[in-house]
Amino acid sequence: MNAVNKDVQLFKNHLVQKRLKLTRQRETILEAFLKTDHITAEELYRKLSGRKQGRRLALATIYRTLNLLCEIGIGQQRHFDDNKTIYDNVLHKKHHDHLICNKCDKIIEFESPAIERLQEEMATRHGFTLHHHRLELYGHCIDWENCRDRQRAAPR
Amino acid sequence: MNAVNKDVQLFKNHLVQKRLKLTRQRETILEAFLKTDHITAEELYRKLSGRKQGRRLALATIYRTLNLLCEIGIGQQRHFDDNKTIYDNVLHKKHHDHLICNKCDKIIEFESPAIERLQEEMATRHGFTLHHHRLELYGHCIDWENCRDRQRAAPR
DNA sequence: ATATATTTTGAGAATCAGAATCAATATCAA
DNA sequence: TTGATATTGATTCTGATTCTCAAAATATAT
Repeated sequence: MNAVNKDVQLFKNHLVQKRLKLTRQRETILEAFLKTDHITAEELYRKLSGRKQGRRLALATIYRTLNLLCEIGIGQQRHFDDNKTIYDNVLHKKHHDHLICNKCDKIIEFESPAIERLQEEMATRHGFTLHHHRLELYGHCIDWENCRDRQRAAPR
Repeated sequence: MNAVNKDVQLFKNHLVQKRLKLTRQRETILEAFLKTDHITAEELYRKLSGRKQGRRLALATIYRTLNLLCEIGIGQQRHFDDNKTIYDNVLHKKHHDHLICNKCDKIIEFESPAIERLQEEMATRHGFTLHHHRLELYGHCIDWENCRDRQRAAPR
């Protein structure tokens, strides 16, 4: 059993636990989601609508399933500068923050224990107990080899 | 001429520069905005709609003027966890990040050169040139004296 | 001050991502 | 196979914000 199948199994177990049903749509969406790193509902919809089989998924089903994945902990919603929710496949990731290229929309994940420490210190200094945080760094790739094309929808 | 009048003057100069007109509505909105620290369009609308004078401002005008203030640099849009745009009166502020109480919606501003330095370092390490960033710390006030009531609209 | 050109306003329609509704369909356990 | 329950797709709805456009206001030239 390879890694992906293991993940699918994990998902199925969750469904059983929650008394939810395993449907063709959920399998399709999960499978596609696991192959990506970050994706929007719209992008996933376009990707799955194109398939020959003629199996059309409703956008609403994509949203529902993606949100289900988030409940289960396989995905996490992100809200970067554009106003579309990006679903982050966090199945094999630990906590991380993001570096986003404004030119090509590349998303790089990083972690910085040093920054986290300073954040905690800041919170404490102001009498706060921290629940979560959001750190996003926006800029652009210096290295043009990897920053040529806009990956998401082009702006008008 | 006190500080606020000076700010109003600054605004008027900007209008002249941009060949825009000084209207009663713009004055009203500016004046109210300058008295706040952070506010949403909706909140400002409610605040200004309640006045006796019977002068009703359209919500659209609030949005337009608030956005104008942002263009001029007097305000800045923020997007925290709820999906309403918060307009930050930054007239006499320098760059800062935010600490937000999930319980009472209090917003505390802070700056941390140490964190900024680490962010730059992170960006460089990944071959990025930074344009801007977003750092928001969410949690709750420990000190209950100052964290009693929800300030913004209560969640349903 | 008056006319004229230009901008702004208010009211409501449009937009857009995402959630809700609901009848028809699919899944699953007995 | 049945029947209870969950899910789907199609569509409508929502809520924040922007857009449209005729009417009103402001600035500028006379």
